[in-house]
Amino acid sequence: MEISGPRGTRDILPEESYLWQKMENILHQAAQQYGFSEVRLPVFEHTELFERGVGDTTDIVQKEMYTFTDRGERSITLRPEGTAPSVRSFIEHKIFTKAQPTKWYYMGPMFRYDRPQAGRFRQFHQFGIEAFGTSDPDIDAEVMAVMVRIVKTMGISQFQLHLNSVGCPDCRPLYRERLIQYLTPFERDFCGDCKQRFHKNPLRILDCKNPGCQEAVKGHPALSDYLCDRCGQHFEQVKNTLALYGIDYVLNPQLVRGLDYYTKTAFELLLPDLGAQAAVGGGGRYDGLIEECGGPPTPGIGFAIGLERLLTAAQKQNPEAWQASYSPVDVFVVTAENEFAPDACSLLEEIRGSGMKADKDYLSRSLKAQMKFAGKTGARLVIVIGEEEKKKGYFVLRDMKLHEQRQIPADQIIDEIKSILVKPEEEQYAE
RNA sequence: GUGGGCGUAGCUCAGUUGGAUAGAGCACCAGAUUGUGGCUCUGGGGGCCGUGGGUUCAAGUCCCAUCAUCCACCCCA
Repeated sequence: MEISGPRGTRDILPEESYLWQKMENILHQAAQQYGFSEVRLPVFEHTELFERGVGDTTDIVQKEMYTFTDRGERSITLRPEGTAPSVRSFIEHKIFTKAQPTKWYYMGPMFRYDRPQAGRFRQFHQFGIEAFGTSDPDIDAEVMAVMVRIVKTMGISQFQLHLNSVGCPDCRPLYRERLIQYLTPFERDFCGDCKQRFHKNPLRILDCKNPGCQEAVKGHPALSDYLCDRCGQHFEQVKNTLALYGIDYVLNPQLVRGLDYYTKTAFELLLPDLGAQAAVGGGGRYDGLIEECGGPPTPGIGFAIGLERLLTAAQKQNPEAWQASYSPVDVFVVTAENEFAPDACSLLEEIRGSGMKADKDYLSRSLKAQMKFAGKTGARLVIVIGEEEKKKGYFVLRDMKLHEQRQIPADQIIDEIKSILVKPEEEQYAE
C-alpha cells in the first residue's frame, strides 16, 4: 500500500482502455470527416513557447506549468495545452508557404500542476483541432460543428454551446475603457482576485464566480455593443452559418475565455451533469497568435476538449454504449488432459490467422478450472480437445452464450466459429 | 495556494464506554461433480488496522504530526 503513481496521474487499465479506443475512433473519424489531418507533436516544449503563446498573465503559466531544467540547462515545460505547440510546428515547418487553410487535429496527454479533484488531473488528455490561414466565419462555425458532432456521436444529448465574441485589437480597447468606467465604483467590493484583474485584465471579472463580483457586474455594458464593424459582421456570419448547420447555441456575453490569445469568436461546451467541471471543451479564434509566436500574420481558430470529462459525460448520458465490459478473446481452447497442449497451440494459431482473438490456459489447470477461466474472459466460444476428439478427428465446440455444444469435424472448425462470430450487426447490439 | 471529509484483506465496509488469536460480503484458489463455466454448498490463502510519535497496565479505538486519497474554492479540460 506504499507504491502509487504520482499525484494527479491515473492508470487506464484494460477494462477502461477499450472504451478509450472506442472514443478515439470517434474522434479520428469526426475530425477527418471535416477535412482535418492528425499531427503528433512532442509532449514537451521550450518553456518560452507557452509563456508567449498562452500568455504570461494566465493561471496556466503563472501557477500550473510542469517546468524543469534539462541536462543541457534548457528550461523545458510539459505541454499544458495543444495550441501553442501546433502553432510552433506550423511556423517551424513553414506550413504557411503551402496552400491554405491548414486543418490539423491532435490528441494526447497534457500536464497542469493543479490540485486534483473530480474530473481534474495533473496528466489529462485532450483532443483538439486547429484551422490556420483563414478568417472566414464559416470555418468558425465548422470548428464548432466538429465539436458538436463529436459530443453527439458519443451519445451525449444534454449539452450547451455557449458563444460570444471578444472583439479584436481594434475594438476591445474601447470596450475595455467603458468597462473600467462602469466597474470603478464597485472596485472596493471585488474579491481579491478581481481587484487584481481590474488592473490587469478587467474582462476576466465578467466570468468571476464570486457572488459579490457577479452582483457588481450585473448591468455591465455588453461587448457585443462595442464590436467594430468587421468583428460585428464576422459574428453575424458565424451565427448565420451555425443556424445553417442546425447547431443551437446560447449567446453568453459573460463568456471570456481564460487564455489571452483569443479574438472575435469564443465558445465553450458545457455539460450540466458534470458538477464543478461542467466545461468539457472550449476554444476560439486567435488571429494574433501566430504572428506573436514569430510567424507571418496568420489567422487561426481551434478548440480543445477534455477526454476524461467527455468519457465521463458519455457514461452518464449513454450508459449502455459506454459501460466497461470487454472480452479479450472470442475463442478459448481447453484441453481435457494436459498432454493435448500442443494441439491447442496449433489450433490457436490457425484461429488467430483467420483474424479472430483466441487464447488458452497457461497454468495447467483442470478442465473444470479452464472452463471457469474461459467463462471469466467472456469468450463466446470454447473448444474442447481430448482423447476422443483427437482419435476421431473432431472438436467439441461450446457456445458459452447459448449454453450448448456440438461436435465439429476438425477441418470445419474454422468455418464454424467464423459463422458464429461474424454475425449480423443486430446480434452484437442485442448484448 | 485555501477549506472540508476519509484512511482496517484485492474491493465495499463492520469492529460496542480503549480490553484477550481483528471480522463480514464480494473477489481469488480448491473440492462437492473421476471430460465442462455461470447457480448452490464446503474448505483454503490473504491484514506492520496509511506512517511516525505520544497518553495508558492495555490503542484498530484517544491525542499530535505526517503522508495519501476524495470533494469543494481559485482556475480550467
